[in-house]
Amino acid sequence: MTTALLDHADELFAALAEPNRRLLLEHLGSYGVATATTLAAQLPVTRQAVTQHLAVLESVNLVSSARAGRERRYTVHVEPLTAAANWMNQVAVQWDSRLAAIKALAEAPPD
Amino acid sequence: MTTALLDHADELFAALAEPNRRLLLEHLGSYGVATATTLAAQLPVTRQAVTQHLAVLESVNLVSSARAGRERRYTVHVEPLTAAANWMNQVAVQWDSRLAAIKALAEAPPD
DNA sequence: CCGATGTGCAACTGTGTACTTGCACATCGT
DNA sequence: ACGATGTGCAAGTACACAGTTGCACATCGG
Repeated sequence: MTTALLDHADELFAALAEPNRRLLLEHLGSYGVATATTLAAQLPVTRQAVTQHLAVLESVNLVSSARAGRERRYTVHVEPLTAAANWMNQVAVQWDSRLAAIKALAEAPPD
Repeated sequence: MTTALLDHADELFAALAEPNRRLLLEHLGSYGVATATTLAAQLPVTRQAVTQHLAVLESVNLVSSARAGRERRYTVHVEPLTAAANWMNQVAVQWDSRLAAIKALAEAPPD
């Protein structure tokens, strides 16, 4: 039930696990809008690699894209990120209370 | 600078990307303490697979372990999770404000 | 119209990893 | 002491993925 908030947890975390992808997100966040070619200039990899990374990010809704003439413009989205953050906090709180309960039991005064 | 809060972001997100590992974390969270063999009984994989997963989780400080006689007991930790959640929220806020600024510029009344 | 720029598709390579099996070693209870 | 239980190490397999190269196609500017 704890994963209910996050339907694509696997893919989302996997997407965020890639350093270059996080870099792309940061660059995209500061540019607002950018193309694969532009972003590729900032990274030590090929444009194709960037395109594939952007496809992954788009598949988990971290970015969206639209063609504008001969170029494709990418934009960043914050919702999946805040959703994941909320899930983490929720799970953390659950663990905390559970562990606190266990600890309380362990430290209960021996009647 | 945005990744300053999270020094092992790659490994942490990669650790969380594995469904079985998240399952392990949840079970561990509800048990409080458990052994690899016990946890393996709840998952459709071998004890060895569970052990390897636990090693990954331990390497990013999501769990810790200690030997007790002939068995090894694992416990869950919340700190890395809350740290990651904080990082996400921070990045999300940055993007939000940046995008708001860009949008404001775009919608500025044409003097 | 033509070169330049940007994109998309496809195949190939290398590396990482999830999971398995097999076995040796340590520890518990009787 | 001895069987049972739990752990640790090692090698092997199958698959996913990051990154590359090569080329064809579309679109812009002069």
